[in-house]
Amino acid sequence: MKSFTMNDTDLKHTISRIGWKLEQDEKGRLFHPDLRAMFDPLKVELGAIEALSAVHFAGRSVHLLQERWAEQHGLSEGRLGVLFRLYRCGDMPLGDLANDLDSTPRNITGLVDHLEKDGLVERVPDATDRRSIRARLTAAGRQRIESIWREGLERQSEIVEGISKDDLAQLRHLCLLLVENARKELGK
Amino acid sequence: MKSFTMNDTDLKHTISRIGWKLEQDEKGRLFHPDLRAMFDPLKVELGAIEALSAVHFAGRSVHLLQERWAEQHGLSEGRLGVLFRLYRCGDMPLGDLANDLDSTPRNITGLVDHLEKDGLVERVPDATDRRSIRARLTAAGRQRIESIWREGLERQSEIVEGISKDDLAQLRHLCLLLVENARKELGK
DNA sequence: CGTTCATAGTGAATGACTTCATTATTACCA
DNA sequence: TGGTAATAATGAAGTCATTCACTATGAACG
Repeated sequence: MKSFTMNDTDLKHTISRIGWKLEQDEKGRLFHPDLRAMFDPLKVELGAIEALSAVHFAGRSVHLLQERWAEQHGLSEGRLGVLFRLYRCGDMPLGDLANDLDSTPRNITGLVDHLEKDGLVERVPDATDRRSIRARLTAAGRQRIESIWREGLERQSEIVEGISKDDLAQLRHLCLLLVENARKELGK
Repeated sequence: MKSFTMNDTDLKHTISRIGWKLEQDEKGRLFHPDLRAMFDPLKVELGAIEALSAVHFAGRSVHLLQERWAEQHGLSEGRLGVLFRLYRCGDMPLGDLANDLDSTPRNITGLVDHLEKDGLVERVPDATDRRSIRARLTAAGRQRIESIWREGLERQSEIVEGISKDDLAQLRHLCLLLVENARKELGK
């Protein structure tokens, strides 16, 4: 598990390893000591790095949890998203799904393929645009999503346990700021 | 682009569509009107949903940006992570990399495979444990990472433009709280 | 010692997602 | 009206990462 070969400066083996312990700074805020130690000697502004790293891991954690939970109900995170969207918004063209779910059309095609194979969604032609194909919940699909979505939301509440309502709003705000900035960067 | 078929209640077509506009609430905090509209009629606590959704998209955006930038230098986000880790911490066993980067051993094997094929990393036997294989930067690998990491950090500063130092720390803290909660949930 | 169990790395199979190219339909416009 | 451009969906191919099974080595303990 450990590597103490310290092939380089004495700094390095103080960095390497340790599981994933978090600590609190002087204001009681969590931070990642290893990350800080790794960047400290570089004499760079740590604020952005630490925040983005935390966002990265938080996103990954939430994703993993969602994926794992969806899997227990024979779905994936993406397919669950499609199912819920159709449940809430009614049937719609695949392209709209791509847009709403911030995904690519090709990806939606794959998700709908899978859902269709499982009998949860069906493709129906669009009356007004013969290029479009609308995805529609089947009875089975509706039944599936209705039977699980509440539990899904409960699951989400557990993840944010111990975070005040106001902090959640602030977290939301800051994350959306990042999204906006990133979108500018990505040119879109 | 739009779907106005309103096959169901009058609610639904007010929900469906729109690109990805964000608005500000009464306190100037960004939120996602579509998401709110979609969940509002369900009479559920929105705080967790909105925050986690924002975290999800923020993580995705940061990931995409990082991936795109790495690609410009012949790398992927994962390979870049390995390269930088080796640069900062010196050569180490693949298992340690997996641990530090919060990835799976199998994934690290793949990343190192790729990096080795590109001549940026080499595998060397571990003197003290013949099961282990250490990954080590080659001269080319060191040169590659040294030539780009500063630009990578600049890139990160741009993404957090307009967010105060204190807010970044708060963002970090809240995200790490989520990570901790998720880890509990994931049992690890 | 030798039996047993844990650990390190990897092969095989799988799934989600991307990009690029292609087909069919619609919109534009001169 | 006829021709060009944009749009909707999908096929093909590739990347990244995950799980499960397997091999080889090391550690623990009788």
